[in-house]
Amino acid sequence: MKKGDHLFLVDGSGYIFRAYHALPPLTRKSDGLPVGAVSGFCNMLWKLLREARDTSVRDTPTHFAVIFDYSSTTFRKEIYPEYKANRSAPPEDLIPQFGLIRQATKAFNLPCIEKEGYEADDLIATYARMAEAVGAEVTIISSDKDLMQLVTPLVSMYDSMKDKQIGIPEVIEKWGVPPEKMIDLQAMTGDSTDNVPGIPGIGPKTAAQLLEEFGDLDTLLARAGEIKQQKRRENIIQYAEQALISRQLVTLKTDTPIDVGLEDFGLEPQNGPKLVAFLKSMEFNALTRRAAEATGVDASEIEAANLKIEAVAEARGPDLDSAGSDASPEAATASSQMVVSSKPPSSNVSATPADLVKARTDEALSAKIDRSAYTTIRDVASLQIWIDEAMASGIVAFDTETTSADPMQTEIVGLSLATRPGKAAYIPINHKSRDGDLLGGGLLEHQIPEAEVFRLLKPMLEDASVLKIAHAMKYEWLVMHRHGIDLHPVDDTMLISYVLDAGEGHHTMDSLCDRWLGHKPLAYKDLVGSGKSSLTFDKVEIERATEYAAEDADVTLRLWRLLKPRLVADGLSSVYERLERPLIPVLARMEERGISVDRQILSRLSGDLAQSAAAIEDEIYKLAGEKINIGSPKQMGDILFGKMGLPGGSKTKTGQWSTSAQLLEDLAAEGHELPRKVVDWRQLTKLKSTYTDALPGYIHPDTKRVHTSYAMAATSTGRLSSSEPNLQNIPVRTTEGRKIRTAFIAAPGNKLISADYSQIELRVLAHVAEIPQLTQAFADGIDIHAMTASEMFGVPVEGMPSEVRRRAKAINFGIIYGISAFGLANQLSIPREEASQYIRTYFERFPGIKDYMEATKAFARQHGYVETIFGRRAHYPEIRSSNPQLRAFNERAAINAPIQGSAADIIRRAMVRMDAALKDAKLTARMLLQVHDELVFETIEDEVEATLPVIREVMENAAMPAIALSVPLQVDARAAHNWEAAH
DNA sequence: GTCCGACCGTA
DNA sequence: TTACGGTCGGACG
Repeated sequence: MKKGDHLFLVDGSGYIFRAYHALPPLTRKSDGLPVGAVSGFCNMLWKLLREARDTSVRDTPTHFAVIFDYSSTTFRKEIYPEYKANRSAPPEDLIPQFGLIRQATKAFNLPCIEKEGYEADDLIATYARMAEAVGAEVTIISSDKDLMQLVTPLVSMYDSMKDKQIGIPEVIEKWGVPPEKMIDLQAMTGDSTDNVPGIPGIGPKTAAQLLEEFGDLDTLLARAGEIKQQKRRENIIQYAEQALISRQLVTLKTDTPIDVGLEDFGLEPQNGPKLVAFLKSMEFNALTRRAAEATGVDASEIEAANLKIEAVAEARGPDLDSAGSDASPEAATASSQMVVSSKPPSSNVSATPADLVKARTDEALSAKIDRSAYTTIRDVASLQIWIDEAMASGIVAFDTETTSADPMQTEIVGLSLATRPGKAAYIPINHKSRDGDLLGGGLLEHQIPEAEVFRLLKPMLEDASVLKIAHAMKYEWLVMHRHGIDLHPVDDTMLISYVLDAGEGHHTMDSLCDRWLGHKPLAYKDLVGSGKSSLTFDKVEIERATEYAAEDADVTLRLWRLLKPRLVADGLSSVYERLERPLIPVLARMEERGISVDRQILSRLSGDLAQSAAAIEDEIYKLAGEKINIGSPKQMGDILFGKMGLPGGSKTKTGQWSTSAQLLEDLAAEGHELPRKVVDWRQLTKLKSTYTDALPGYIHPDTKRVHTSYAMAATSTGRLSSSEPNLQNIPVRTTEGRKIRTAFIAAPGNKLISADYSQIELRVLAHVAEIPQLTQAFADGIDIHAMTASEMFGVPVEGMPSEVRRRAKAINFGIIYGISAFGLANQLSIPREEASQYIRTYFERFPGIKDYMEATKAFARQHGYVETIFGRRAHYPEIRSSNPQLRAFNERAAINAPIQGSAADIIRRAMVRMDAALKDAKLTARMLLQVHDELVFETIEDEVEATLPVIREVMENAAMPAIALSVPLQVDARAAHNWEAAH
């Protein structure tokens, strides 16, 4: 090697862990072997080497090596036995990848370097200094701060994941000190992930400031007495020795004995067949193709390499010898080789996702939760230690404690973090004393100021390499967004559970904790009480709050470790990653925007309704002959069917007379006056109490808009639900009801756009059941209910009586709902035999429907769940019940779920894509509401015409490219000043 | 104060 | 005949 050469040193071990956490989990298709980190690693090497051939890129390597940790026992353990003693075993689905990445390195024809007793960092330091000594340039492919001490004018670092060069200025910018002072800085701050002690209370900021003032650690220790802050001075004096040990630990060895010299790192040409064989064995299809093209080999002629998984110890995380496993140092460091396709013999090394899930399930149940082990963070330095640990580990579970369940109204009281199972802390921020004056208690002491907490947390919360985990992340996201934080990337244990187990009970943290961890966490109610005497969380004692809040973060992290691998094992990763996780920020922003509701219109309507209802009330009292509570079905039933002796139809299951609208309508049709009045009265009072009177109470005091809350994990089918207020059941069917919608208005200068799918569920049915007449009718754009009627009854579409079409329409809906003769008879008010005959006729005309329904039932019976076209599952654990009614109910639901659920998935896909599509088109339209098959937007008037086609385009193509539907999707979109007119 | 059933608004 | 959430009355404590 000589001056002008350029050596690339890849921190292979560092890369593995970072890639594992930062990249989406990926498994080999054929057998589920986890290969996410291998994939990231190969792509990175490919990119680095491709640029090496590209002469237009300046910084190209002439020499190249990939460096790995060898084992966990290094010379540092002799200096300080506790070094890295806090490391837990690596994730099980990472273990097989250690060996694979080494094989990948060899497949790329690159030197693969490791040395017993030394860490990769020491080898990198040694090689970097050697190359520098002969005047060559060095690029270290890593973002590890431990390597930053090596940076010089000739040595720089490159963060391949963020595509960021790290030179001297970047080090100074990030740490406040030049590279040569990094060792002293690390010696002072310590490193919680490696268990390097440092000096308590000294974080990077303080350390940089002290180094600025005193020059170096030795001088600082010598002149520590000059430090003004008492606590800091005491700590530095008391822990001086510890700082010196820490310095030894963090100082990289530049004289590591080496077996391979720089001259052997010269970049060799690719061995095309060898590389392609490896990539093929990993089933990295895109990269295989690229590699074959670039090296000029025919991939189809090359057989996939016959891979073996070597058990390899990695000092970075896997402390295999202390993990209590049977992986002895010998087994770990030598090459106890296992063929991938066979089960690993009596080993806890998980080769398949199922093994991993099994291991994690056992782990979750056996590990006990100890609330007394949690920490309360009351000062900036301690907080920084936790943040550093989160940054280093790349994973953190968190939970906010707030004053309200409504993220739009709430104040943050505190925040908890968990970095490892059992390791969690609570940061009290706004706890108040309970016995305050009338204004409420004052802020308690020893809490870090809110602004400071957010300032410190923000970089971590927004760091692309740190995964933030919460239970019900949308709430956290929204609270954080309102504090100016763009939380990402995220995982949500509630949504993971929902994807895995929709239909198997609720997905609250308490129920999951009980189910999976066999543990009952502290109940919120026990802290704050209930009812009138309940407190807001800011009045909870900090000690109690710590136990509760930290436990939530701890439990969230434990649940994540258990549930996340199940996504891979069950083949549900894409449902989670495409339909659930990306919807979190989309829905959060919709909730945050809210919609404008006109108070005056509602108030006027309320008055009108009150008047009309009062008039009807008087007439009802007259007809009934006494004053009763009309709103009481019990009292109304007694009057109608007891006192007045009308023919009562059915009784409810509690033995009361049924007074359903349907039944009263039937009585009215027979000429009875009172039932008609009751039906009218009910409609008016329903509109008044549920809508005109309740909605104004939801207008936000600051935004003056109404902010609903969408539940992402509430339904068994994949639909959303809306509450507080429910904006998915605003009246539309009756003239009176529709007036409510006129109160939903666009902001001044804006319009509302309503875009809804036409007959989406019937279209989905036509697709999944493959019904030629239906697909043809949708392709031709003809009236689907009329076509159905025509097929069934032999009546031509032209001049069809409306009653005939109405019946066909009811049957079509009935099919989607898992039709029964009883239900159809009820709906159409016809005898059950007649309904039965309709259904028989329908199935004769559309035999594919019958086949589809039978096949769906059989699938559900066999598997206990059904699937949408995108693979979302809905579970029906009671479908094999011996109770015929219960079983039949589950069968109908199972028939409905793939149809309703596929439609729900389609609109979810549209929503996930919508913001980017509008942005690309440079439009300002914003999504406000979702009503199952409808999206409501708000946009400035001038952009309406340009916006409509963009919305339609996204919605109509939402199934693509995952699914090419056999029917077109049709979207009707209109703009107006209010929702009624736009719909 | 809390729970449940009846009823009814939406897709 | 599918999927939801809100309001009310009434019974329970």
